[in-house]
Amino acid sequence: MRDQADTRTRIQRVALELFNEKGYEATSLREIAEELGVTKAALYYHFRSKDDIVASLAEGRLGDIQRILDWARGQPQTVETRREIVRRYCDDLYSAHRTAIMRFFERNQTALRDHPTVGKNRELMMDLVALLHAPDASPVTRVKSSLGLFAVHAAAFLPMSEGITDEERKEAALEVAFELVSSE
Amino acid sequence: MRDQADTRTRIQRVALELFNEKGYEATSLREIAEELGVTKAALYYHFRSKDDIVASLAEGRLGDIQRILDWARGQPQTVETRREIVRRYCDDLYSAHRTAIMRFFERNQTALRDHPTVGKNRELMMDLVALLHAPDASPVTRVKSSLGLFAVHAAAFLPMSEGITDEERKEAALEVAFELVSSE
DNA sequence: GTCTATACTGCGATAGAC
DNA sequence: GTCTATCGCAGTATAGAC
Repeated sequence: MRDQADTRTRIQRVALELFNEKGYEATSLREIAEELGVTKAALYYHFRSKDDIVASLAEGRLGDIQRILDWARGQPQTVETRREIVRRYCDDLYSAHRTAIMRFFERNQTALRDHPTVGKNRELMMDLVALLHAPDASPVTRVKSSLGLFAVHAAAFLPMSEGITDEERKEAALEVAFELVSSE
Repeated sequence: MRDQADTRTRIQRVALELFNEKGYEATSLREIAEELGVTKAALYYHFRSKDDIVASLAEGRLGDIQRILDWARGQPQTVETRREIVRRYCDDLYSAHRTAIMRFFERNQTALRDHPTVGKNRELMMDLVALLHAPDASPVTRVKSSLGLFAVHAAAFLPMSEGITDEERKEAALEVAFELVSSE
């Protein structure tokens, strides 16, 4: 039991690392197995396919968004609630264990196009965006509030030349996002 | 001559279409050839490799950014100049023939990770971002101005549930971006 | 739970005829 | 300029021993 959980976790960790390093399609199961010092066949004991590894990686992330949705739906639709949505989304994003998985989805959208978890993710994101503006908001306001959420998203992966800390990125992103979701 | 140019162009068009539809790695030269009604070998007459097709696609896009850079470097570093940079960037992005190629680079970052044109693109983008804020700007201001350029970018590919027109996206993105590059 | 061995498929790329 | 034919390799996945 213990061994199984450990090996499964190790596979996930190494797979994610390699997916981010070289891209999803470009990473073969042979490479993952080699890095772990096992054989390809061993991977197939823990996961039914390469896609199944992705699905397992996505679980936590989907749970994050769902949790925010569940909370938000019990709140009044105010500017304060919208800001709190953004804050929670941002905190999830910058939590140590989510950054890598987020980058993976961010950078491999097309490769994962037909993967069921990606559709689910997209769906949840759109639900979340819908909560960031008044139901009768103008198109421009709707786009703006979407950009608020994506600013948080983007800031985490922005290529920046000089030494800017994660804290500074986060601060700037939140400032921008708060502004963008605050129109009445 | 005429035939050669035409076939080359047709290959580029079909390749880009399929790359966007299924992802770069997942699109084989066989599929591209089939779609065109020729064989794989024929492609190799026009392009030395799969990577070479990508390089040919990137040219116009790199030219766009370089053109903005060249112009901006002859201008005073004012807020007005920064806004004009954003405006030009936005116009390029929304021009009919660039949307597909932009989406391609946007969605296949990891797969194209080691491709030389991507490094070049990244480099030009960072040069452009550097022109969007004062040289002595604070880290938060630097992140914000980056987000301005990114907003224009993101708005073009934002998944939106309801019917929002390209014009509305563009308008909202420009409004946001202008605000973000306007701090003194 | 992990191994060896292997089946099968499709890839990018090349050689050489026409 | 496009073809047929083929090379060498790597991919995912499975069967069955231990």
